[in-house]
Amino acid sequence: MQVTTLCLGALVFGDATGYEINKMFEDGPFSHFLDASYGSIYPALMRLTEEGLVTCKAEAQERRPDKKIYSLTEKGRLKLREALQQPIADDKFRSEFLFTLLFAHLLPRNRVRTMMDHRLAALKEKLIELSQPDAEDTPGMDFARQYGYAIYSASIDFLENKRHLIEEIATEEEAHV
Amino acid sequence: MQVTTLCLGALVFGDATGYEINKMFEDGPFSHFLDASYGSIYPALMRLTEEGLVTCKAEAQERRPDKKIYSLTEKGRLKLREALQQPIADDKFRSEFLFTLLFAHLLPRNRVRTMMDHRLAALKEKLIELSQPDAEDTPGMDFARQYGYAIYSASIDFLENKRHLIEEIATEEEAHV
DNA sequence: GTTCACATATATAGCGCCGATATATCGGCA
DNA sequence: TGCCGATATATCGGCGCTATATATGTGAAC
Repeated sequence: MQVTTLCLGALVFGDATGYEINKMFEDGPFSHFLDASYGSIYPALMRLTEEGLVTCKAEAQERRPDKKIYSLTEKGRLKLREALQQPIADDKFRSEFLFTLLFAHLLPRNRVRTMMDHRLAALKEKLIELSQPDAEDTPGMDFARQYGYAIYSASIDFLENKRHLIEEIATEEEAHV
Repeated sequence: MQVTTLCLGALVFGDATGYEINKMFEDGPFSHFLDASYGSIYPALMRLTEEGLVTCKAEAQERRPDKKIYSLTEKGRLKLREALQQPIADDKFRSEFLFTLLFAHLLPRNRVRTMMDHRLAALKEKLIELSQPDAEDTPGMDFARQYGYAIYSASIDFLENKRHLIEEIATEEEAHV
């Protein structure tokens, strides 16, 4: 799914600047299951403007670059709807953590323990984030949040119960790959 | 994490051709949590060869292009070990499925139901794959497989128990975004 | 017995996108 | 005062995915 489609989707929730769209992907409600950054968002908005799928209204600001507020056009709404009817790609789960653990038998036990502690801490932090519903969330966002909560919970449970399996395999002393 | 590092890791499990490495990411034990394809693997192997991190032995084949078998060098082993000591990026979960559901309130109910059925079927298929341990798996691979199993189980449970929440929100009749 | 899809095997072109950086200003904190 | 982080736009370099080209063997379907 291209960033143009993601931007179209973001604008369904209201007019926004490129900066604001970036925030939705970075910290906002999209951040847990979508990716996009400046390097793709700004060019995407330009392409969408050219194609008439969004409009751009520059708002003058004193001593700052103009704030460019983008809005979905009717044509853009149709395009998004069309995109949403396309076959959906499989979810993707990518983990450098698991990659590293593939070599647990070649790593010092302390390294593996530290990795595990860090990972669990990070997961618990995200779990807390996802446990807080927001009154402004749409039903879809709430569903995604709960889905994330379920997955993070399962991850934490698994790692807490099974970490010993991998830690036992790590080498006691010096690492030698 | 760059594809060069992933290739180094793949070669720890034994000498291999670019084609075989690709299979590890496509169907093999890595496929559930790592990404890499021809377009990145072949260039990566060339770079690694130039840097002396792997060696390449061309094996002549009748009426076929030479099979190029790559092996890790001592320098390559050290490089991998170094890479494994670096800070590990957060796991990434990317889902076009959840993105689409953000707009459930704008989609026809049948579309949402079909999506949900497809997704559950796909998840169950993966669950079956992950339920089968392989005698050749290293402990790390087995851990990753069980981790995957736990996550897919949780996903399936969640979707089966909560799908009604999002299906109720979908529009009864025609779609209009 | 022939067709046809699939597996083996390497390689590259096009293009999309991430990460970092540049530019400029304001508010808050120390 | 000095510095950091937030606001806001935009681009560059390089990495990597998708699709394609090339060539042939294998096995299943019909």
